[in-house]
Amino acid sequence: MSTVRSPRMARRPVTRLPPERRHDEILAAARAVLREVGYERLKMTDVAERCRISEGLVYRYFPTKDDLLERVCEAWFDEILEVEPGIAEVKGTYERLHYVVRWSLSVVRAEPALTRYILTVMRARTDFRSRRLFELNRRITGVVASVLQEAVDAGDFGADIDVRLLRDLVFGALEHQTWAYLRGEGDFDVDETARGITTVIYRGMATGPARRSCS
Amino acid sequence: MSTVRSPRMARRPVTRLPPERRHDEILAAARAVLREVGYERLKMTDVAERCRISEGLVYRYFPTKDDLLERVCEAWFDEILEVEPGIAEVKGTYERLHYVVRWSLSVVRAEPALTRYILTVMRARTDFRSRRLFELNRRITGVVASVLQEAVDAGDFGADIDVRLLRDLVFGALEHQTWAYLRGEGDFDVDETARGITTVIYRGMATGPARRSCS
Amino acid sequence: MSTVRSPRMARRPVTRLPPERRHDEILAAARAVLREVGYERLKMTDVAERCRISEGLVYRYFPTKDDLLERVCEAWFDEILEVEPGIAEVKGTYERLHYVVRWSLSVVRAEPALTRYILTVMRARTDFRSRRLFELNRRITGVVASVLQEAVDAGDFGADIDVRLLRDLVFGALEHQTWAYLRGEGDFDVDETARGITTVIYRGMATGPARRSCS
Amino acid sequence: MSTVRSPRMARRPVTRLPPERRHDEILAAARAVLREVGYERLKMTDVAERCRISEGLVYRYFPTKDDLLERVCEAWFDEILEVEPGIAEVKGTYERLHYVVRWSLSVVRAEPALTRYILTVMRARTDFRSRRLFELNRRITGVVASVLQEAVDAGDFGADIDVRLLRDLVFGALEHQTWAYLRGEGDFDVDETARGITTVIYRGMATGPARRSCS
DNA sequence: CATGAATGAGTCTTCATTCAT
DNA sequence: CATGAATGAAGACTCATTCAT
Repeated sequence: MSTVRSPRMARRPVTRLPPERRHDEILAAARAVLREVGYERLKMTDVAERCRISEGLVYRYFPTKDDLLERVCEAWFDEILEVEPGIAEVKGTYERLHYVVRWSLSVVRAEPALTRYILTVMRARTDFRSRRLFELNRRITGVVASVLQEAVDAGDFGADIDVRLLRDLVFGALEHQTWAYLRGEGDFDVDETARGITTVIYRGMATGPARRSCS
Repeated sequence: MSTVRSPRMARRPVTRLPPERRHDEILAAARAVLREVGYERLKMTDVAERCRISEGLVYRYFPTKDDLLERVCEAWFDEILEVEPGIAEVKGTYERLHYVVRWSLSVVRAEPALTRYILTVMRARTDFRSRRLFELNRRITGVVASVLQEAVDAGDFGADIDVRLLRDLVFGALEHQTWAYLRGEGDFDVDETARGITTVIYRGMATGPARRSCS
Repeated sequence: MSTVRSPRMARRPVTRLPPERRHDEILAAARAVLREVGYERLKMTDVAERCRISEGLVYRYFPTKDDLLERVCEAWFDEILEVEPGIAEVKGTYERLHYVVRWSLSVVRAEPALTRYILTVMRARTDFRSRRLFELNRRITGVVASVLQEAVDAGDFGADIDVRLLRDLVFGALEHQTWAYLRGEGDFDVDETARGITTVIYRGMATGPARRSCS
Repeated sequence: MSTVRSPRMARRPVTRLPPERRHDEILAAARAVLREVGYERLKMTDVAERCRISEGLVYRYFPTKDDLLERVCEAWFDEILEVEPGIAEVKGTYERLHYVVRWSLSVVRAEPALTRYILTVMRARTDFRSRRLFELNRRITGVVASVLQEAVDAGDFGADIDVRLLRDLVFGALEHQTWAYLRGEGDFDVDETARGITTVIYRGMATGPARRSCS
């Protein structure tokens, strides 16, 4: 009951940082660890060690391990959306589609561990749909969806096409094409894969005889 | 399930079983537990309890927990392939495609926990490709792939189509369409979903003006 | 309360206060927190937050958590003794006894958390008797004891009565009657309880046939 | 995710015990540790060490620390009730009352740490009333209560006496008289204390001029 | 004087795996 | 063969207290 604690002995030299900064550092460290060992073996200790910080401090910023990892993903998604690419300047349905598919693939390519974490752990959570991460994810897939919608609106794709389904098709293919990579079984070529997916979708959906013939 | 039965319980009567039989019983028990609690909470104790067997005996048959779970998946895949459906009797590219998509969906629908386990844990393993499970998985997706190949061969689909990519498209869409279900967020309609996926693929790929117009 | 405020919050403006004032403010805050969450969950952070002060400053005034809590109790006791009631004006053994029992009960009623803290934590300390708190407690129970002593002196209670024992009887009964309340299991009526205890004691102790018959 | 664990190295010689036996041993060890260090500093490790057992095994028998300690108390209460004393053979209200008070005091005297634990921690629990321990406690205080009730029924105590209140008086006094001891501040004499309490109660309650005059 | 970031020693708890009987 | 008691290595999380700024 008496909760008095004995004082500390020697201690490593303490480095003080403004909270904002520390917060981001922990986030970065967690991301790095996640990248290196994968989420299955990520330990809070490792994250702390990474920033040369005590475990307790990590908990000061992030209440639980799950929360930390979720924040890592959110930060990554925020980053992705921030660097929102120059889609505005790309013209033509095929090119626009190709652009966003390529963009999505390069995101995966850049962070396989995070992708894998989201694909396996986060997405499997029962409350996934109610989290900010889900919303962010929507925003990302939404970029692709809106390109598809434009294609329908412009009459390039059949008017009766279910855009949601088409979007799932794109991302499903994207996932399948990258799983080997996510598993660490070798690389994939962003350009080539993007070209492949785009072509199939485009050829499949495009109306009229004017279908662009692709490589 | 996880009710750690206090060790004060009466000793269960020893039942001797032929090895083959016991092996299968354990497999069945593990599968049942996996189905009920999900792999995150599956404990070896629970599996043992399920067949009214000691933990030690489980280890006599399966060296580790991971191994056991892998065998469970293999057994499931074997079963799926055994019950190989009457695809032979279905005629017409569209119908054949619809048939195998529907079949795949019903497999997922019947065993969400196993599907989820494979999609998240097994598939993420770095040595996935070298395992029998990978091979079995290929055989399953191969059923779909061969239907697609036939369509190309028959000239129903464009000759320049990448069948592997198309297969990934199908399974990717399938996964995306079922994740909510796998997460436990509600059901999906096998027929409707199969129809949707098939239609998009078929419409997208079919050559000539003779494209079947679908509901 | 325990909402560990994330360290990202804006820095609070520094307010300088005369030491005496700050000391009392911290005491008041600790008392408030104790009242709200109970001692098991009282955290130094919460106390600091309460007076919009840093943890470090709390430690400038009180060396340890235990010390702080002890001071809180002392301050409370001081307060109780200060507000020493108009016992002087009450006449008659029964009435005087009733008066002090009622007074004691209302003290408990007003501060269940503090009472509970003293009854459980403080009183259990091995060095309790050597603390000022013990002395203060004596002074409080002493008020009752002196009323009892007067009764003996006045011949209203038997001359051979052990006043200390009687005092323990009174406070023991008081404690037992209030535990449910202290545990948070519902209220008790100060008047009724006081009447009950007083009556039993009085009837039990009063000499002669002239015993007051009570409600 | 992969949950395979590496095998153990050297290990201390394992001692196997029938569960019933082990269960009791842990209970006894916990009780001993409680006695020695007090509940505030009782650690599961210590309990395990005491029986030369791993911590994990303790958890096999008792799901949590709180549960273990509660079982310790229950076992103690069971024991107390089992050794139910020869009250049946004692005659006369005063003697019977003295007998049970003495019995209660010797229980406290024998296990100060447990008494203290119950008085402080257990009793303060909000769900105390719904636990078996509460029921057992009732049974114990009930022994005293029934002696008091008999006294009322026999006309030895006034018919208008509130037996529940009287019981609280007895136990309250008992608690107050023993707190110093529980705190470890010195011993108390069971006989003398029992005599004192009994006398006050008896003298206070007994009807008629025939009141037994006591030492 | 004030701040609050930083520390780190605990504690509890879980469970795959082993091995004495 | 069978049992299930026993192990022990992790790992998550808490919070009183310190001290650089």
